[in-house]
Amino acid sequence: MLTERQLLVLQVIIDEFIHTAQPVGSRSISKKDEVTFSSATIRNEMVDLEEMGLIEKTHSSSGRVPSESGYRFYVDHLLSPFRLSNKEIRSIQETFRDQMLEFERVVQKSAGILSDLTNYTSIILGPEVFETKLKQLQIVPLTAQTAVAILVTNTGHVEHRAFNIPQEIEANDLEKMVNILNDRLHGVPLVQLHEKIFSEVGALLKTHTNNYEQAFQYLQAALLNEQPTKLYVGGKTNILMQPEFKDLEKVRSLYAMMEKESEIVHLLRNDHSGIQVKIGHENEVDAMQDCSLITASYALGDDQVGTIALLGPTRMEYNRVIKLMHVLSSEMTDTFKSWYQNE
Amino acid sequence: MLTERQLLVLQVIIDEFIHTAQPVGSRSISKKDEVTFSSATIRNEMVDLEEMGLIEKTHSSSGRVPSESGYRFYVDHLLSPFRLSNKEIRSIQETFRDQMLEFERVVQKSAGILSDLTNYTSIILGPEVFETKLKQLQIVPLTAQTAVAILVTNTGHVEHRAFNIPQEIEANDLEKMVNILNDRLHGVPLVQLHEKIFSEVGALLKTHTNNYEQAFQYLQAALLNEQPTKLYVGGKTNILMQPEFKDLEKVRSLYAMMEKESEIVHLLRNDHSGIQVKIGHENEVDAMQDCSLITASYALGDDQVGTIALLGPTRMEYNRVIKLMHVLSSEMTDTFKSWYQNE
DNA sequence: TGTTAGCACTCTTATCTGTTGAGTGCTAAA
DNA sequence: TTTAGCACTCAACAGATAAGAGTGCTAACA
Repeated sequence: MLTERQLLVLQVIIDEFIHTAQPVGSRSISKKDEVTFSSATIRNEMVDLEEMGLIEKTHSSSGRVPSESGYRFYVDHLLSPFRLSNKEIRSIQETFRDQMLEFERVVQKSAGILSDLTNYTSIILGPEVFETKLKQLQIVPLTAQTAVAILVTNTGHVEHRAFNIPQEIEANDLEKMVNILNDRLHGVPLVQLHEKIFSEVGALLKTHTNNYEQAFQYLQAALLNEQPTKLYVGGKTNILMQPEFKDLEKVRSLYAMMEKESEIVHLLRNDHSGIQVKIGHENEVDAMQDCSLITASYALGDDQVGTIALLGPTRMEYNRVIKLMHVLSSEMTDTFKSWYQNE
Repeated sequence: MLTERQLLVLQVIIDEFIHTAQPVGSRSISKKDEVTFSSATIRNEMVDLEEMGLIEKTHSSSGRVPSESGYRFYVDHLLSPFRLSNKEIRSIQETFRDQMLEFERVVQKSAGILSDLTNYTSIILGPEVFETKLKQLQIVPLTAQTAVAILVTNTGHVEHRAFNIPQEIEANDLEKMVNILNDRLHGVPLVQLHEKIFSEVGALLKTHTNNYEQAFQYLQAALLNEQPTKLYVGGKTNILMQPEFKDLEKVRSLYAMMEKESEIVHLLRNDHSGIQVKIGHENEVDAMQDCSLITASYALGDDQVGTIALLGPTRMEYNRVIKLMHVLSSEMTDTFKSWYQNE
């Protein structure tokens, strides 16, 4: 168990290191107002803190640096409540003030403001598609041989894909088909679309249209091979500003990791409903061993949940950042809620 | 005027430097097969080349490095025709083999393949919107208060925007309005849309719908404040691999520049129809003084022209890259052409 | 007259050395 | 239990030295 004084020393070390990125010496601690005892006393306490694994030396006569367990302890027990400045609050409110009615817009803006306010890299995950429902399907002919298929969901999301109309199919057939599909599939969650089409609509289509197989195959290719959950990233280059990344090799491997979207998605999915902090090696990925990842979730409608995340060095302004994520995730949730309350 | 031998020496120096990124000494030149004379002779020639400003020393006893004028001369007079490897040709062909019918897809893929094959950063500019024409307008209601407006162009491009339906407007009116707009505006170039609406359609709308002003205002807000030309970037992080950018400060300023989209657009617009090479200071932007920018144009339909560009260090594999850009721009042009030939 | 061998010279790079200063750990006194 | 004091450690910096790559110049050669 830690004494009051040890807690204080640990707190000062971490706070200081977070701001300066330099090892903290006993003397500089003793100069703080809230510290009343001498540097020698602090040195003794530091030996104890080091034995407990909460702080480390970079070399035998250096000041102390928080260890990963140190940060973990800090996040779990020492986090002082943080007040955002008026300016910060205002800039968030302004972002959400103007009417945004598409999911993508909201998320894009949120990622932007989050990375701007923190100088870290923000990543936002769209909700899992489970609950996104089909609103309408539409075919717009472009030329004699080509057309665009457009799919609108209840979240205001628009998916589109141009495709070739095979010679054998008449525009007429296509239109009929779309009418049937719209009639039968309205409100069907996207994930069930595939299955539903085969089980319920297939037979019906077959009887009403010629060349059903082929036309349908094309339509399907056009619309259903959608990418999985989309990723929105903000402030990718902010990482370059952090002194811990003056080593290009680290930057490279981090960027390389961020290219692998599927890995990121897997990494971020936050099933806990609150805010989650993963420090250094708690992230299993190699390239992130010097990073912390903070995730929070937002709600879209009743069941759909997405994740907002922030990637920075382990030396992160945890209290400020956590507060920000809190505010942002609830702003997002509120915005989305307002879309559905009187649907 | 340069002698044959000086040309050879210059060629070898630049070729060598492009591959090793190290200053080239007289001895290493003399060891080349195609060089039959001694290092002392080469030294004499190098003095002359240096006087002409084509090569430079990094310090008083170093090997030589091409100067910007050296590269310029090289590009203008010494470029050996380059044969792409089968592998490269195949990977380009494969990219263009599968049916791609949307402008965005083609461009995205092209940017990807270009940066992958070169390890530089590729930037592709969409065509100026002058000639993109409206194909169809569509409104899909989401809830009682909201709807998505969708605009499809003849290039298969789909623009969409969700908006609030003001209380006073009936769905009925909105539908009528869209019908009128579709009827009257089909085939109108997007840039003229604004003007056309006011001059020709406004009056008509007014007589047929209630609350014309307001409904229209909303629709307009939803669709017409489109972003200008869009930018597609590939291989942004390739820059980190280049030895000339081991200095983080350079990387930062380059990335900072790339964020300013409008500047990039202005920089890239290539009105010359061929391939254009801008070396180092020929690019007026500060952050690009160590970079070369190669631009080529592609055609979309009859008049519309876009630009593909490649950004790398001045020490660039000019012959390979230029060949690649050539192939790619004509692949793109061909692809687009096939959309229009029997429209 | 053009070419080349030879040599002195220059400058970078790496390694080693000594110095400085920040910071620690330990001891002994308060 | 706390603190002052002191010896010790180590990183960072500045010279010093040596090795190596490469040049410019000169004089001899074809």
